[in-house]
Amino acid sequence: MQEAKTIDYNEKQVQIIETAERLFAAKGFEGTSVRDIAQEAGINIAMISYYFGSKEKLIEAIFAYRISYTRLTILNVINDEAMSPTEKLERIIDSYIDKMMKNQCFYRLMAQERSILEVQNISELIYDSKARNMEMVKKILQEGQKKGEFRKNIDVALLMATMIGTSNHFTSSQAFYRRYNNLKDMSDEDFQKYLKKKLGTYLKTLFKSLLTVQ
Amino acid sequence: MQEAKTIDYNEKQVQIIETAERLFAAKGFEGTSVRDIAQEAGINIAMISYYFGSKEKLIEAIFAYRISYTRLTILNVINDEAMSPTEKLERIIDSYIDKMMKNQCFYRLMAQERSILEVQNISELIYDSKARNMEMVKKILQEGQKKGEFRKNIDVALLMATMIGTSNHFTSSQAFYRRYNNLKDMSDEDFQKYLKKKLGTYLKTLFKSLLTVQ
DNA sequence: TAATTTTAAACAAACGTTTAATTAAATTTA
DNA sequence: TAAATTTAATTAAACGTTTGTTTAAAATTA
Repeated sequence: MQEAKTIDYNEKQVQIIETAERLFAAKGFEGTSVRDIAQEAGINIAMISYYFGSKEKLIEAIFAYRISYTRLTILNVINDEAMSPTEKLERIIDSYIDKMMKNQCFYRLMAQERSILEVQNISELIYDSKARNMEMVKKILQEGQKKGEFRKNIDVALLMATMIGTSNHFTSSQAFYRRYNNLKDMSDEDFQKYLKKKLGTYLKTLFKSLLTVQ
Repeated sequence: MQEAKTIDYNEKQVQIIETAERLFAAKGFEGTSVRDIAQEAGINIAMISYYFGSKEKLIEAIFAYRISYTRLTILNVINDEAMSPTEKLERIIDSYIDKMMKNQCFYRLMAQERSILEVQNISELIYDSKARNMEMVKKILQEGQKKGEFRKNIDVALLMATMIGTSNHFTSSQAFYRRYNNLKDMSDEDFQKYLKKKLGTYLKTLFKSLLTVQ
């Protein structure tokens, strides 16, 4: 048995993690049994305890697994002298949307955990990652304000809530959106591309009109 | 036993509904047992089946109960000739935030159901309520565009996603916000007021800068 | 051979629901 | 009004399943 925090998972472990992630996202953590996971992943039930210790530790492993490789991208952007603050923010929006659309299951799972109050271990993981992202966006905002590009009195947490909240809500209710706008003839792939484009353009417009000094 | 759709619930039924709502919000639907609910509400387990038929039908009753009385407010606003489109939108923002802050448990529950894919009966309920709200906001937008007050090419669904998504994310991560901004000395009541004020001001600024024609 | 992985079976605990008996309330009858 | 009857509400106990986890043996790999 391996420690949940270790990020070196073997093939079988990754297979379990990704299957569990998909099922948890679709039916919720408590709504998914370890037997569901075992069957879907084509492994024996005991393997879950064997590799992860428990169902609880499995979901912690999922979060550690996804968060650890979600982190990097912002770091490169922030110190790029050639980019304006506006461009940096646009890059962050793009990369956030990209990650979210590619990992819809995981973001669904995060939204579930966020809405449930009684989760301790995972909250800690999310807190750190969130605080780190927040600090970086804050720096970009301050840089823009210093250059007279952005208006002042902007709450970073609210700005982040807009980016994350709008994106999450929009993708979570994509079934609604598709039905409401009669887009059922579009292929799944095209629809995803359509959502991504639409959301990206919108958020950039939104940020620009909110932040720009008139 | 009464039909779940009926809105005439007696005292005891309301007590069960409100207890269940609170527990579902805190621990999730599958994470809450009927025994939890019975104990917390101070009733016998069998009363849940007796009054609602099943745990599944109980959560449907919660949604019917809350949605039925959440509806009204927008209707009065839309046909008020004395209000400008901008004022109407501001009123909608205020009344949405007010409802959400007063019924945080229910909104938490809605967010949970939204993130879980496999819920049919409830999705239908939400769809109707959502489509209705969307149509009304659409009308206000069109009125504002006609009067030259609002810019064109605004997707109503995305605008709603911003209002709902930002609000939900912000309140869902209020624990984070409190910790991040060192506000733990503030009383719970004051903190809620603070959040409400902050969110309202922000969303109005956001809407105004996005919609206003420059 | 020794260590690791995989298996089927078993575990007790918890689950949602139902039962059948009892109490309380409402209605009807005298 | 009082008693009798019917309906509704409440209870503790039991139901069969399903739950997450463990076991000890078998198979595989090193």
